[in-house]
Amino acid sequence: MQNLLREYKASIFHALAHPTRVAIVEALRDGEISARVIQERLGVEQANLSQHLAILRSRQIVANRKEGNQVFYSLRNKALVKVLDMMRRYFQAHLAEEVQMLGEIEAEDPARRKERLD
Amino acid sequence: MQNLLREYKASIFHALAHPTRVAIVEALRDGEISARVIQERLGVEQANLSQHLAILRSRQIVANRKEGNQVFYSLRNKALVKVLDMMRRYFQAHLAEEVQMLGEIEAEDPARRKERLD
DNA sequence: TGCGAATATTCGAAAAAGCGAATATTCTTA
DNA sequence: TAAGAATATTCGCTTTTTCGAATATTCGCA
Repeated sequence: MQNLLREYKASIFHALAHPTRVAIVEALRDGEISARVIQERLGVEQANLSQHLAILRSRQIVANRKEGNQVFYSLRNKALVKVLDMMRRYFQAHLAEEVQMLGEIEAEDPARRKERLD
Repeated sequence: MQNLLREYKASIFHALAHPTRVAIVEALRDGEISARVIQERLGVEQANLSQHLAILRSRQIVANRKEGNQVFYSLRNKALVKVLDMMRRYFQAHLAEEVQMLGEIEAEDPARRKERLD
């Protein structure tokens, strides 16, 4: 059972372990949108987006609602948003550190940097 | 640039997207321990553990400190522990939902169920 | 110095993930 | 009912991941 839980956690991470899927989840942050809109926003192939959506669906990360011709996607669980928020802080902390290590930071507008991390 | 950030996020998720690596992070939650102890605790092959540790190292998720013959690993950021704890609750919620959907719940001792999920 | 313990790396094979092209399905509307 | 839009699925193919076996490295100690 301990194992089952770990496999579950890993499977959620796995579902998020692709830039396109990260982008999808971020696109859904502010509410549901149609697959078409997601596709346009991300600029990926239709089939490819559909495949990624299928993965997120299979992990129960997104819900889909059919309306006529279109399918609207949304995040299924607010807890996940909290997880993502927590990870966002993690990313900020580490990115700052790593970027600094690479010496690439050099007097950037802090407001813009923050925005980039959202 | 937005893309670069998404790739970074995905790479962190990816690093955590394996049950063994989740188990490693959990094993480190109370402080540093040696690779040997991790291996014993998880019951995996030595080479395999070392490979997983290399992945966590490369993503800067763990730090390692050499002391004589041994190497002690630790979490670079405790926030991950919170993330994992949150995911446990997330898991419980989903499991509860699914179990309920299957109608398999039927008066189980709540204390035992909670324990099983820890 | 040389042996043994702890850890890391390399290698080859098997499994899984990712992609675009083609095709299928489901609606809407003419 | 046929055309067309939106979405999903299937199919090969390539790339990546994962594993254990074998090997290398590093350190402490007899």
